[in-house]
Amino acid sequence: MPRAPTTLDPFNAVAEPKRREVLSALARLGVDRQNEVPVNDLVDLLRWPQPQVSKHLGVLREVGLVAVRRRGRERLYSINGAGLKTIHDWTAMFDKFWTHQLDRIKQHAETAAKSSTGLPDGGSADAERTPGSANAD
Amino acid sequence: MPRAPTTLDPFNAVAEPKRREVLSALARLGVDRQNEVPVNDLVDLLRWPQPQVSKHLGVLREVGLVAVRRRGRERLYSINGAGLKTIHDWTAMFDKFWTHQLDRIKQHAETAAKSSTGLPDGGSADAERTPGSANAD
DNA sequence: TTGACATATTCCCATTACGGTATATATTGG
DNA sequence: CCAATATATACCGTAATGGGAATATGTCAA
Repeated sequence: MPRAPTTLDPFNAVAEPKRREVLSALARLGVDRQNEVPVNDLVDLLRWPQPQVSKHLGVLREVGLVAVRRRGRERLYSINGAGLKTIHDWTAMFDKFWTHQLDRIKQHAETAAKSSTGLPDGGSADAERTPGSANAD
Repeated sequence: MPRAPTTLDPFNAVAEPKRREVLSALARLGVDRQNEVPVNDLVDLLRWPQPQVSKHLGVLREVGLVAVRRRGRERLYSINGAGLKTIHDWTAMFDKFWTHQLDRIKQHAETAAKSSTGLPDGGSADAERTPGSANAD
């Protein structure tokens, strides 16, 4: 089994940079149009071949990240927040790892009352440098 | 060009379900160990072949989602929140799409469509169902 | 109906990812 | 040095990906 099919969950769908662009474009154009954007407007903004836009929209649709509606001969796409919230929530499980990543050195405090959080807190003691290239778009 | 190399950004790294499991396991085991977990402990918990665990850790390391430190012959891995925060922040850009109901948006659009450009609507603007099965792990 | 318009789908291809197995590298101990 | 432990890396095969081009489907207009 190679890779997990990207059309399976929002994580995979959003892993593709272009697909993130589509979502951003959708959000941007949607402001002036009740959040519903026809494909051609996306094509115009992104300047990609139309089939490519359609295909990415198809993936986003399959995982439920966007919704579609017909209006005449065009399809109006809109962002469906639920799937993105899934990702947002999942990453939130680790928020302790960035809220105080570097301060925890002196944080030896006896805040021992925490016990049912399920997730640890703090950072790594003297970790050595890791490549660490974190980029989003 | 197939997909963007998964070792490029946190989004791709986290797109793989197993890798999400690794991070969760890392978070869980880290509680009792200063957030630093040797590979073998992960292997024991996940019950995967060791090379698989190492490879996934390698990817996570390359994108900066985890940090490593040597202690004797073992390597202690710990979560690096920065990359996860990147994802968290990106999804947050869309929070308005889940904080207030999207059904409301559709309603609004429907109303507006009736008198958009004077085009006779004919009432054929029906929304098409989107699969919307979005789940993560 | 015919044609223009809007969008989706199909086919092909180069590339990449993942899993499995075997092996390499590093570290500690005798 | 040799063996054992801990982990990483290399190699292979399969499956799935995204892009491009061509085409299909659906809808409106005359």
